[in-house]
Amino acid sequence: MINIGAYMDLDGFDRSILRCLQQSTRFTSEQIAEKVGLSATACQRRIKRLRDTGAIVREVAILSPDAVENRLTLLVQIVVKRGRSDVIDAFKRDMMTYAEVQQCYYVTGAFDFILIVTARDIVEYEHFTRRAFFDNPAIHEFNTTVVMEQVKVGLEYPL
Amino acid sequence: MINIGAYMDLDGFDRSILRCLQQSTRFTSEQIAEKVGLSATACQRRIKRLRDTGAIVREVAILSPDAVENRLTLLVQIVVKRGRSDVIDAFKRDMMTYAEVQQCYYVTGAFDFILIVTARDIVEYEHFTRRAFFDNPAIHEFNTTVVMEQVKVGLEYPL
DNA sequence: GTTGAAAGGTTATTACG
DNA sequence: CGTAATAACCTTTCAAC
Repeated sequence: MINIGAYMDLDGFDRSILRCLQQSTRFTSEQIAEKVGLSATACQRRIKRLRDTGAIVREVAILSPDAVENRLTLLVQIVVKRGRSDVIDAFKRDMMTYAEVQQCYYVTGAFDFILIVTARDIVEYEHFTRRAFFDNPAIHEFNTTVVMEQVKVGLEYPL
Repeated sequence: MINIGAYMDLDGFDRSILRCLQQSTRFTSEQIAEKVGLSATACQRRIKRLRDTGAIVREVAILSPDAVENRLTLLVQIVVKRGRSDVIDAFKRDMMTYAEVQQCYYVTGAFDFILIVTARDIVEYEHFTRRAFFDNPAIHEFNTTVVMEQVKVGLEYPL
């Protein structure tokens, strides 16, 4: 245990279990056991270890955007002001705190950051941009793209 | 139940419960009960209903990119060939099938689709682009951005 | 070190007020 | 909705590999 963040060696059973749990955490250990070809007890032991070592970061519910009346998803490309790394770090910390920001990627290329932002409507997004971008001296320019359809949404890794 | 996709009216308790489950599905109903101010049984009843109505789409494990040795994340902007809507639909179906494609958004603006793609390394990504893009007549052009740091990753909605 | 079966303890589900 | 009984599940133990 307690080897968080480091490289972990997972065998085929571990990978099979993780493949299941990426699909759904509502499988019982017996269901998983049947799929991976191990006893339920062995599966649970392994799942516990995968949690403890940090291979499984967390287990969460994914909600329907409809249900939460959050129908707008936006993609924002950001260019920050050049020169100081502390500006970058501050921006990262800011983005962590905004509930509207689902995802924030620090990227190479023409832009510095790319955000996936969620909002109830354009007005709410407008307010967000005011708080997060216009009032932020670190931001040189930003560019919003409206998502028309979420074709695929997930955080699964191929195993 | 069975009102999937439609607008659902959630009261404050439901929203509190969803807020918990977006953070972690490992809370026991008693823990949730304490947080939201309801009995454990009432919480479970509501959770069952939230699942049945589709407010909770699914419950999944989020893995560490390190653990699965999948250290590359890429952002791909795609322009498709104009004219036929069946080309768009076919492209969407394709993207659903690729395990490398974590997310696919159909967007407005200069590009048509934006993908979040994951790969072991550049070579694996190269192979993916060959299969998914170069051999795909629907694609007019595509543009890859390398993610240097995943500052924030999630699918939570503000409640 | 690992496994699997049966014990016990915890949690979720059902029945009823 | 909440309380209490039932059922399902997870965790621990332990013998064996």
